[in-house]
Amino acid sequence: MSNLIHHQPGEGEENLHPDLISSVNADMPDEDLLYDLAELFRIFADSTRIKILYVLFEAEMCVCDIAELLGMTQSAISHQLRLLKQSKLVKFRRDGKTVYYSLPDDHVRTIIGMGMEHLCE
Amino acid sequence: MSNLIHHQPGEGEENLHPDLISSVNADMPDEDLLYDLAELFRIFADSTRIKILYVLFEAEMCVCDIAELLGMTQSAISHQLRLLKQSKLVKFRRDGKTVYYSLPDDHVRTIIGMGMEHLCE
DNA sequence: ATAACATATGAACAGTTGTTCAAATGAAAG
DNA sequence: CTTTCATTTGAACAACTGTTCATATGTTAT
Repeated sequence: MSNLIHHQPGEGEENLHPDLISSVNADMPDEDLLYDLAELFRIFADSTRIKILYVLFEAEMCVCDIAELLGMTQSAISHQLRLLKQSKLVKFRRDGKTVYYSLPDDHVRTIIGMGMEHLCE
Repeated sequence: MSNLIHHQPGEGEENLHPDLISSVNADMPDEDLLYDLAELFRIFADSTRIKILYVLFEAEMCVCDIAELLGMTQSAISHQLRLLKQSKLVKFRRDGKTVYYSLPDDHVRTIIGMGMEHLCE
């Protein structure tokens, strides 16, 4: 059912129902938050980054290992890890020359799982 | 703890642990599915589309209403609704000249909720 | 038929993105 | 110190994305 008083028979040009406008404006997050949310999903919107996350599901791993597993250059992986790092989707620790990356919590797994669920139904 | 036999003291250049390579390859979805997953997240990776989805949280709505609520042209909204439609994130019905869009299930709400949860913690 | 309205679509444009290449940084060992 | 290895970074480039504008499609009413 629509809450609109729009496009009903016998009526000319109408505006939206005022209550609906209020509801939408009340529930719509701030512009900045919406932008950040889009930016977060943009991180998941690349199959290379998703592959990196899938690899990290298995174990903590260093940059050159990820590169080797995915058959890509270490530079490309490092660039993508930077984005993942900035969005706090991976954490890292340094051990000598090597930097180990891993998943900070189960958030990533849950979000990717949601996406898979939508795709596979 | 790392499952790697890589970079251990006294060893030269090493490869990844074979068991780990097997695990990664076994759990990594097919290339096509990973691409589709990235494509799905790409749909959420734009604040205009997120706004449209938020508006549809409130009620079924036609294109010109969404355009008016968001202060954007009807053409821009229609282009974005096409992408949302293709990804089955919105459904629609025609009633005379008007096309009403709505959310098919709670999937969208859940996915956006997951994103918000990650942002706001 | 024509007119009016809602929506959809195609081309074009500026802005953004992912990879490559080359070079820089950081850390351990000789 | 210099060398070596792992990683990071910046510039450049092709590929892609979102909006605008103009136009087309589809529906209803006259």
